Amino acid sequence: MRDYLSSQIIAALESMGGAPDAFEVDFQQTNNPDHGDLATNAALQLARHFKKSPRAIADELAAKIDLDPSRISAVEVAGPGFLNFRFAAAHLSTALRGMLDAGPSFGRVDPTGKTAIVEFVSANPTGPLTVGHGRNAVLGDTIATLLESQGFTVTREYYFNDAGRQMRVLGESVRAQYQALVDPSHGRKTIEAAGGERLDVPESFPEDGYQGDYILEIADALKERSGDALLAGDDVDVFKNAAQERILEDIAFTLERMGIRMDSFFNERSVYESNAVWDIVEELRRKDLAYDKDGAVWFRTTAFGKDQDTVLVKSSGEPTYRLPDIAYHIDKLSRGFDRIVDVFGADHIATFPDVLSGVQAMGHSTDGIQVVIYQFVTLVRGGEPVKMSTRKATYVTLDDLMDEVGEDVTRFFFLMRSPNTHLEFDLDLAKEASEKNPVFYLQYAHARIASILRKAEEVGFSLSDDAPLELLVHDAEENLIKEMMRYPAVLARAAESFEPHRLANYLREVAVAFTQFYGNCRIIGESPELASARMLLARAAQGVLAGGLGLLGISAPDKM
RNA sequence: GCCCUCGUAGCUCAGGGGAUAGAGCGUCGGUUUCCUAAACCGCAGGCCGCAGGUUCGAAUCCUGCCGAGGGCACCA
Repeated sequence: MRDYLSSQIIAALESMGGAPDAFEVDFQQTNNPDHGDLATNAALQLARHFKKSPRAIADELAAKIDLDPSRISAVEVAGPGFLNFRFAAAHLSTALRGMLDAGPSFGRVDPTGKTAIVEFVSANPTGPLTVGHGRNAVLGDTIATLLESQGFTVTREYYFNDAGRQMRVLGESVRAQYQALVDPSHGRKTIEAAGGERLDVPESFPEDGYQGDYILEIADALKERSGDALLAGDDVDVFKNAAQERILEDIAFTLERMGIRMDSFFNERSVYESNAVWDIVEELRRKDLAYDKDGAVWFRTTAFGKDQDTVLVKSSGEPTYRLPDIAYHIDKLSRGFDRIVDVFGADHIATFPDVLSGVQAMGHSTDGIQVVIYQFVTLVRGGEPVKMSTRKATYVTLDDLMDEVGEDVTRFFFLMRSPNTHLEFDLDLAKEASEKNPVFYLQYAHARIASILRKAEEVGFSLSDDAPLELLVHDAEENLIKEMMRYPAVLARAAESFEPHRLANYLREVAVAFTQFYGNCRIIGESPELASARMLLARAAQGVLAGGLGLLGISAPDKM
């Protein structure tokens, strides 16, 4: 429709002497029904060019423009010089027919052959996923789904590191618990935990060890499997590997529960095994972008606008996270994706530019790499924020959260806010909300439609594809159709800006429009023609709700 | 001190440079002989943090300030 109007306006402008070369007609959705369905500010923008008042230009345009009355029923000049267009009834029924014909693919783009990789979660396997990881996981998964809706083939990838200091401490934590389990003579000590609390732990437990119960469970499993045979060696790896394996399994299980399945797990180790990291250091040295100082290798980030250089390789010989990260991104580039999306928490905000600089320094364009940063989640219970830390025993796991409020609510709450605002997750509200919660509101609207269609068929009305859609002229019917007509654009915008909340908010508006239709227009009791037309309208709304909820990973029940 | 995000109704938040700034929750009042009341309708509630600037037009873009959160390690 916009393309059509745009071409007609350009044609009218030609007869008025022509618009500037770069001129494009800009349309906006109106938010007041008095302003029609679509408005353009073209006359306002062209006032200077034509040296006339915006209203005069608008009047002239309105007079000269040639419009198909089956698509546009009226053009009005309003306000300072807006042109308001009103959709013809026939245009609405044509659009509704199109939605019904498209079925579940309405709003979606056919496969384009383009590919994307979305990297998300990427939590190191040191413990169960927490609420913070949850926002990452749901956001990343939904961004991937949205890209799929726009015709991309998407790879969901989890990047993890099992080599660093964290993992060593994890292994030592497990070993200490294991030693205490198999050897009763092993001593105890107390260490200070979060909030000054004192904790009783085995004597060999590391100062900054992991204190969760899962460490004990892993140690216990090792005892079951190997008895005290592991006491002899002094290798932590056996403990570390057991912990990692178990924790990754648990993580995959938690993700699965949220409807998330990763396509691949990329182990940081592989960029060491391929020697890629050391090649990068050499290359950067050659380009004078890396140098030695204080026994460490430094990356000249000042050449990329930073106020300090940063360390690539510690004096211990161990690289910092930056080096493998650079190698990993170069690896992703080499795999030929059209788009590369990284989903990071706000704590990475200062660090990913270094990684991108590194990729550029190696001679690659980073234009295809897009980084989505989301702000932190605060869990609120009883009006008080809940403190969280993976290492201390104070975190709330994602599984706990789902146990408490359910999978659908968990997903929706993570998705209903813009990624770049802090998310306050009110547990009391999410739970007690079985009445007021937007998730239930949407699901309820869907269930209600299913119920109406069931009931209508029971009493003898039938869904007929050739129902006379032109009978749908009630305001509530037209509003619902117009609302649904926006769906493809909303979806495209949500996908391109990586902002699933746009879809979540939009679905609510569809549900509101449907509910108004429901309140004003009945099916049972009307003439068979009108009833079947309304059934088709309801069916279309059901399709948009089910499709949208599906993209968000939320169920659309037929009964509640 | 520097960097990033945010500041909109009592609370949580939407708002792609446009016309009279919206929703949910909360408050108050109303609606069920009628396809799902987990619903609907209505009232009240706003210097869009402050001050400048750009523009025909700014909650939206720019600058500065104030406030909140996060980040500024040879941790990741």
